[in-house]
Amino acid sequence: MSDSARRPIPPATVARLPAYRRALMDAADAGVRTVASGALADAVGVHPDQVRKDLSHLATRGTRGVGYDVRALITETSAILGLDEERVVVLVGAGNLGRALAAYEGFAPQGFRLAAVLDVDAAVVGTRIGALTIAHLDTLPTVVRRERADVGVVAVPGPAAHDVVDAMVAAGLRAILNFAPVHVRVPDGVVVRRVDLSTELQMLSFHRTNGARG
Amino acid sequence: MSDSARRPIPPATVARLPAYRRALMDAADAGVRTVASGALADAVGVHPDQVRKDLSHLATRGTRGVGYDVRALITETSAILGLDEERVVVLVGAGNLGRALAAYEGFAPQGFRLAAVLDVDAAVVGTRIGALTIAHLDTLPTVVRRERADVGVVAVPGPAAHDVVDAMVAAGLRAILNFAPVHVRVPDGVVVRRVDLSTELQMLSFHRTNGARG
DNA sequence: TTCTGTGAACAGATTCACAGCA
DNA sequence: TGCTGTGAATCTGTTCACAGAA
Repeated sequence: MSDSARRPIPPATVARLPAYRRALMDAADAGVRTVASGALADAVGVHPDQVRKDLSHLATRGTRGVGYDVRALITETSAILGLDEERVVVLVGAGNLGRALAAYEGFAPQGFRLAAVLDVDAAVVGTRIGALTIAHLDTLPTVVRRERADVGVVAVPGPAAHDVVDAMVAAGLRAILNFAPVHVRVPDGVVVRRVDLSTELQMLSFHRTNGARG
Repeated sequence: MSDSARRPIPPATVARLPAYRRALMDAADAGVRTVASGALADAVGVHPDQVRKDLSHLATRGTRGVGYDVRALITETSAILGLDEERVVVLVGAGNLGRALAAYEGFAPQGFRLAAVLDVDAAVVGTRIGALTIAHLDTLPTVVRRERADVGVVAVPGPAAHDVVDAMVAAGLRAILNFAPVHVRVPDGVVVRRVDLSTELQMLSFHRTNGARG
């Protein structure tokens, strides 16, 4: 079905697709039917050239003098990002961060469903977190199979992270979002993205001392 | 004082410095005095060539056949990242995410001090969050001046984010970490980094459908 | 006339290859 | 011999410039 089976899309473009998609959905909500590269560029914070180059990797073509069809772009970007069907997320770690992530309202609107929250701490296993009951990490393989989970999210302290990632890989997860401040080694075919607050703050701190002129 | 006033360090290298620094601190904790590019590369997940190229931008030189002095590298990377003196952080938004960030244990060890948490919601202003009392967003300029704040963290819903960023810029903050899923426009000299859970999940979703071979 | 689509030029980052010191 | 330091080659991504359809 998907005619997104084209030439490979450059990673830099893929990284911008979610932002385009969000801007497009905002435009659609506002009743806009057609959008020019300049308008998209403004919304996302890049140059219009960049937008056109990025969109040239898609099947949807714009019309000269007019722009791109908003609905068509939403449909295609959603398909490319695999969001035309529901994505199932399993979260490990029910500490402060884990709880905040579990309460995050941004999952559902983008097509993600949080199916389970797991932890190893006997004190929290069995307690509820929103609509979910926290289960033990040992049940991960069962949960992944039962829910047909796609993505694992790691919100445990650094020292525990690699074991959790290994367990996720063993359970069959092939896409992992790691909030722990450690690099994890995974087999080919598994992709890990790391989000680290401390790294971000340090990069900002660098710009604070350098960057400025005085 | 700082002899880090060398040629500009490439952004890609700056982005890796926090990871090197963390690995170096781990090594120092383990009693290691000297580290080779290969060992650092393993810890951080890059090629040894990359490590040497990155470290060649620093003043610290390695010794051939041996490696780099761990303490010297920690000192210099800390100075470059501006972590040789305390960095003061102000957080706006005391919802789920804001609370999780406020409780984050990783601030202090890296030299960051959370000085204040602000919100606009009268229901939370005045309540405590850890050792801090939540203040109203209107007090931002006062707080920034009093605490000599360096970095602002935005943990409010998307629609409110741009106003908060504008207020931060007006209050004199020049480095902002934005967790809201919107692009914000800021004047020259102000740097904004965006961290968005939804974008990360969508990129993983992409790899889940593509990337794999079957 | 406006805005797309794309080849060409350019810039930045990574990887390679190897010379040279401990 | 082991590991650093760096120029050269390669690769990736961005910006420019412009031809061409609506």
